Amino acid sequence: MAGHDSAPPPQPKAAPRPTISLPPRSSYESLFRGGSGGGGGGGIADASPGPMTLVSSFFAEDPDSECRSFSQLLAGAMASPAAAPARGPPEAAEKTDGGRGGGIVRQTRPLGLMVGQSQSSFFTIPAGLSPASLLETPAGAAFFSPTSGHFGISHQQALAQVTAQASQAHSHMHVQVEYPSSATTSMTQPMSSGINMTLLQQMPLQISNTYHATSESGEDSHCDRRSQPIAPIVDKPADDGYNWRKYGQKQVKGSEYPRSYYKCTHPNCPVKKKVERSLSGHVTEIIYKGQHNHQRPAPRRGKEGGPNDINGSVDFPGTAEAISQGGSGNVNRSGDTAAVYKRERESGHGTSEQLSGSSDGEEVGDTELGADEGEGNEREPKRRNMDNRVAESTSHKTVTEPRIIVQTTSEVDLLDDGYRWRKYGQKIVKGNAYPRSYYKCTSVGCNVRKHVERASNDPKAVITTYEGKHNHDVPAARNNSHNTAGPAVTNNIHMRVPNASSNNQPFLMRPDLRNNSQQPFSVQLKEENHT
DNA sequence: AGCCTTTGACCAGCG
DNA sequence: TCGCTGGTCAAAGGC
Repeated sequence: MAGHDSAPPPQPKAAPRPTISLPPRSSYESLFRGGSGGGGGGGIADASPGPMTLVSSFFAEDPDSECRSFSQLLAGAMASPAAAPARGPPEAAEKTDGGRGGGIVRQTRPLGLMVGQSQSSFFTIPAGLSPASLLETPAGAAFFSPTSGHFGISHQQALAQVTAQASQAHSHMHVQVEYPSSATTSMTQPMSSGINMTLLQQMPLQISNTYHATSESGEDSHCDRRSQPIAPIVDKPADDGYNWRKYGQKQVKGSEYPRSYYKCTHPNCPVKKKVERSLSGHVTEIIYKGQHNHQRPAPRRGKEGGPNDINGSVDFPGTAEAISQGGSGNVNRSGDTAAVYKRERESGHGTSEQLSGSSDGEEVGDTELGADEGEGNEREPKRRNMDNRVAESTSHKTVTEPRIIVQTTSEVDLLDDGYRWRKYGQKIVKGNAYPRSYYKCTSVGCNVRKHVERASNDPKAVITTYEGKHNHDVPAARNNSHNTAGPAVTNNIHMRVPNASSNNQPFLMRPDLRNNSQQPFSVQLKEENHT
């Protein structure tokens, strides 16, 4: 009876809301559960050559065989017949204008998984465009080539996806960031974004661990997920340093996930976040909306330590700050910012993720602020290498130069992600002065490969692409304390995505989806020298 | 006492 | 116009 007849209408819905492009559960399932016998759902039989096989076949064998960029190779993999089936029809990607979203790309299939689970790449990179070059390429073409046609996702989106995944080959968390599209218009305002994966490694282990206890393997986890006798794991999706009050929960159609609504408890703070969970209690997605107009509350002492404590905190979405608020102190409320942090831990590996600017959330904001503050809607686009902000959408008004900055603070070297790698190839890619290097996991029987590429315009930026999933645990730590939660730790991801010229293209980040058995390839962008 | 969660109902946008 | 759906409200209860 809590009807609120008398309740004043909530804050006027400003601008087009960011649309959450969450593929129907079925899609996920078909992919993730598809596993063996996946049957019609497009699932991939385990027996079939894995995505790795396909992709690898294009470049791993002989990286020098031909002058192709990694991207091309990937594209080639996608084009392979084997990949086709899983890829689904072009319309798999549709644009959800939705009227609400204002042109947000919806992928009816989890792109990320397309690669891993279904043997097809989840994105198409224009031929000749290497991952690195992607970073430097105006993402003008908002959508990938129709010819290769797959998903209507922009470079940024693709990159974002990849990047998010990048955080770790075994990350089960999905990072998704959507910027509200500019319903109104032309993008004159810069949009910067960044994703700090600092906490990827620090993710709420309690969750993952718990799950781990009941799920032996990633392969099985996704299949048995529902039956897992897992008690709700956490009451809060994560501690991002802010205080939230839940004000609603709802079962969203098309998803078995109950969605919870939270508001920042800070007086007058408009930030809200939506959290979706699986029935088992797993947080599957977190969407931030709005920007905090206040400083992050003092770190809560006790179990988690400071919000940005690189070494130990588990501030999951410090992201809120990073993304939605773009940093403390930024009071730009001209528009909404929505960020979605999607996290998957279905396979049992815990992951943590933080989309926060840098090792220091506050600093993040400040840094960004320096560039964006007072910009109103007409700041001249500017690129900043070390933009710490995770994801900042200047608003629904205008966005000129979307930037995705993914950065973590771990000092671990990319190659030292806990696994052992053997370099088996290196190649100079056209357009990139730096060689690309190929690594292979040295573990017997493990086909995981890693490809490291540097952005030509920024040697500091490194893109690491993982393919496949390790079929073994992280080798005994050699001295690495960063990988307790899982492999492929993403460190210092730093990615910039130039403007999507076109458009009102919202920034969408959708890393792989339900991870699990097969890890799709992932890309890491690392800022090696960030001091 | 204060804060947060739960939960049923209401409201608004959209097709 | 109507139904659907997502988002929000606010009372009640718990901690």
